[in-house]
Amino acid sequence: MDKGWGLTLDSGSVSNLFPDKTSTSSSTKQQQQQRDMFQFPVCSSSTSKEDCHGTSDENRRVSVDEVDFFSDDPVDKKKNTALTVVNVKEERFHSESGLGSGLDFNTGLHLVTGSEESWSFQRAQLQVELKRMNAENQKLKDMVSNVSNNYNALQTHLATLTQRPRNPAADEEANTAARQFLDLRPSAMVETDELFRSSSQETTRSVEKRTGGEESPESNKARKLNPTKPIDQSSTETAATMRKARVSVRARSEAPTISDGCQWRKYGQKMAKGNPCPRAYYRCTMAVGCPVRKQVQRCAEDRTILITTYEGNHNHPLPPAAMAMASTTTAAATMLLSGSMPSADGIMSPNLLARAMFPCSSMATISASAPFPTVTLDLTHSPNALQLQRPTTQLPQVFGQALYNQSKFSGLQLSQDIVSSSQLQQPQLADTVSAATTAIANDPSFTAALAAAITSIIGGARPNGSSNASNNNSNNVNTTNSRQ
DNA sequence: CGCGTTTGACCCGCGC
DNA sequence: GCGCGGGTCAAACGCG
Repeated sequence: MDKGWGLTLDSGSVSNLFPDKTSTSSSTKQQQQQRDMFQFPVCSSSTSKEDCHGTSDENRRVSVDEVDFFSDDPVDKKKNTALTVVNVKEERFHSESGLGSGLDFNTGLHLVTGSEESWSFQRAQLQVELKRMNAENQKLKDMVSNVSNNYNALQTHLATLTQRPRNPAADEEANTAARQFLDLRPSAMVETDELFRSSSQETTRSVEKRTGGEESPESNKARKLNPTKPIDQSSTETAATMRKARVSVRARSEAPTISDGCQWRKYGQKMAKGNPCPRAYYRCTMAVGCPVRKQVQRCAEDRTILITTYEGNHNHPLPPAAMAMASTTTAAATMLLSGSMPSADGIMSPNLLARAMFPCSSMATISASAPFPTVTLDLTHSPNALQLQRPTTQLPQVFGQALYNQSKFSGLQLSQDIVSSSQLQQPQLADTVSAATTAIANDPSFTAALAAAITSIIGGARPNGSSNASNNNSNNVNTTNSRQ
């Protein structure tokens, strides 16, 4: 009889590993003892045959100290039994029976075969599983490393921005291309809620009119007639360098507008040059004085595509539904601004940041050619996902949640958390999954879209693309020019 | 009657 | 300076 190495699982662990087989309330004491003494060979490739077969009368008892599973599914647990056991404690013990033992992975029951064939089978099985697990671990390490690098780059960049005093003179030396993205007041770096406010007198009037108390039409008219008079600090900035940041979302929709959770009021409509479809102008009405506006227009080339361009920052909290969309635009705008910031390392490429924040990178692009720096999120190529016959089209909320679940407000507003204190947090996988779960639960028709979205965020490093066959094609690079 | 939409007029920036 | 195009205003209108 062989006196080989054995693996003994604690009863508790066994119960966890095979709840469907071993964890019964009516288990007898004998069964308990059996579970306590699960044994099977655990010879590794580094273990000599002599050790395996035991030249001494010693067996090695290996108890499971900690078991960590990726899944709560008992089936998955069973699959990963030998793979996810970590911190295995080993101890020598003397075999009393001298019988070899085996663990049947199919049944989870203790095998007392003592046969060489049984042990060899178990060895081979374990080795295969071990190799698979190592490969999987390597993938996960790569993913974590990738995400960590992106996060560190962003954090470093933000730290540089917040520590570096804003100097108008220095700004003058900045790259002119980067200037197109600048929408900051030289001395007001921390006033992040102002980041996206337009310096144009027109917008300033609108903001002031709505937020700074009542203003008579007469005074407004007088102001219009006297455009050279500075309205406020922002209007003193040179118009050439102060641009309004925008986030454009392209999505397929039969509806006249997408449902982004906010309340809007239409205040104008115009025919834009080069597009037979009119452009509609909306203003946020969720709070008095909210300066956020959006433009909605169908794509001239493909009228099933609805282009929604957001501009401004909300001055009020938003419901979760609005938060999601707003978070997306905020993340995109963050990308825009971060990319524009001169740093110790020079100008950081906006599209590099786009790739950092959108791991799959193909869904977000930044245009520097437009008068307004514009981030475009193209969601039009997700297969069948967004071509919905619905009264309104909702966007995959996981984009925003995953990218910017820290935002307290939304729209294009950047919370001070994100800019001034370098607290841009790494997207939490749990949040992403949670958001996806919620969205799927609310609307099963979005399963495909959300799957693609989630995969694009958390599965960018997946080499075989097994679960996201369409993902890489679901979002296209688009360079937009907000002026048509 | 209140609210939202429509629509023509107006303002402004930009290019020529 | 002029014209063009984008953007906004506000009176008129429609709807519940």
